[in-house]
Amino acid sequence: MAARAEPLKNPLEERVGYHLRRASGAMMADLAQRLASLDVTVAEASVLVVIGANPAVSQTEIGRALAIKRANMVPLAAGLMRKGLVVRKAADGRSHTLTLTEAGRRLMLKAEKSMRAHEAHYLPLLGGDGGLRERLKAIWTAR
Amino acid sequence: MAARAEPLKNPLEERVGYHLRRASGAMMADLAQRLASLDVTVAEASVLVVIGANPAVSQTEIGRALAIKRANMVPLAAGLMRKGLVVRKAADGRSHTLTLTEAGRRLMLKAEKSMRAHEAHYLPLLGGDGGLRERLKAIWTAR
DNA sequence: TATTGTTATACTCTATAACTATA
DNA sequence: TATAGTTATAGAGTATAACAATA
Repeated sequence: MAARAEPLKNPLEERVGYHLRRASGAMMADLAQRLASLDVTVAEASVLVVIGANPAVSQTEIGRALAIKRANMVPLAAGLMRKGLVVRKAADGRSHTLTLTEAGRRLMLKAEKSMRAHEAHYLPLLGGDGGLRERLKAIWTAR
Repeated sequence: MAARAEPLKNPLEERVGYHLRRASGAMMADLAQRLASLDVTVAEASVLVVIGANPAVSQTEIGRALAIKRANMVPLAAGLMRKGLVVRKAADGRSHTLTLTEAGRRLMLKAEKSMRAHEAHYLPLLGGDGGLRERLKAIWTAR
């Protein structure tokens, strides 16, 4: 079948929420790629940053701050410990505190650097007055 | 263990991309809930809207417009046909065209109505000049 | 050779329910 | 009773590789 002569009409492009989602997806993919060179996911780097700013924080508190369910924090925290980036100590009988190791602190600082570079790349596309929809679209259509 | 006296520090709140992601997630959850009463997912409703605006469009073309991989369009299109919302006709030996049934058109119109109501709810939070980070945060902190 | 649709598969993220041990 | 951590599980969404039929 011949290719359609005209580009498809996409009524969703009228919706700001659609562009918000596409822009968020494009930015997440870019950030994930930057962090992959540090061998951490976006979720892992986010947790490292929160622990770094709040030493001896509990898993549940991290989850509350980042909207990650307690159940989903378990393999995340386990992975960070397995990688030697985080140590866990008993706070009382039922709760544990997480703190960065020296390797974890170094990696967290590198991750923050990646995040700053990532943001510096996208901030100009988000800035300025008005035209939010167009600016969000520019993010997910940029190659 | 006693609750932390002060709220956690979250350095990610300095990042616009973080708020973009949280805002996108909050809006997607809201839209999904609105569409659930029509028994369609956000992806299904999106496909219905694109088919409605482009009768006799192929799966591959829809996928290109919505950034959905061909392989992932298969169960999506199958589900819409199973629900009687879409019919498929052979265009040539290898490509098929999708068109809304009458039920599909009715549901698509209801979905668009839900999307407009959804957007009307969030647009005021996104509007105005400057303070984008704060506006995005307002979206994901609103209950 | 390239494209369409398909199957199979896998990984991530997210979600709930239920259990334990502790407060 | 409520909370912290855990286990198991399930559903989305997304990704790749490979194949058959067809252009």
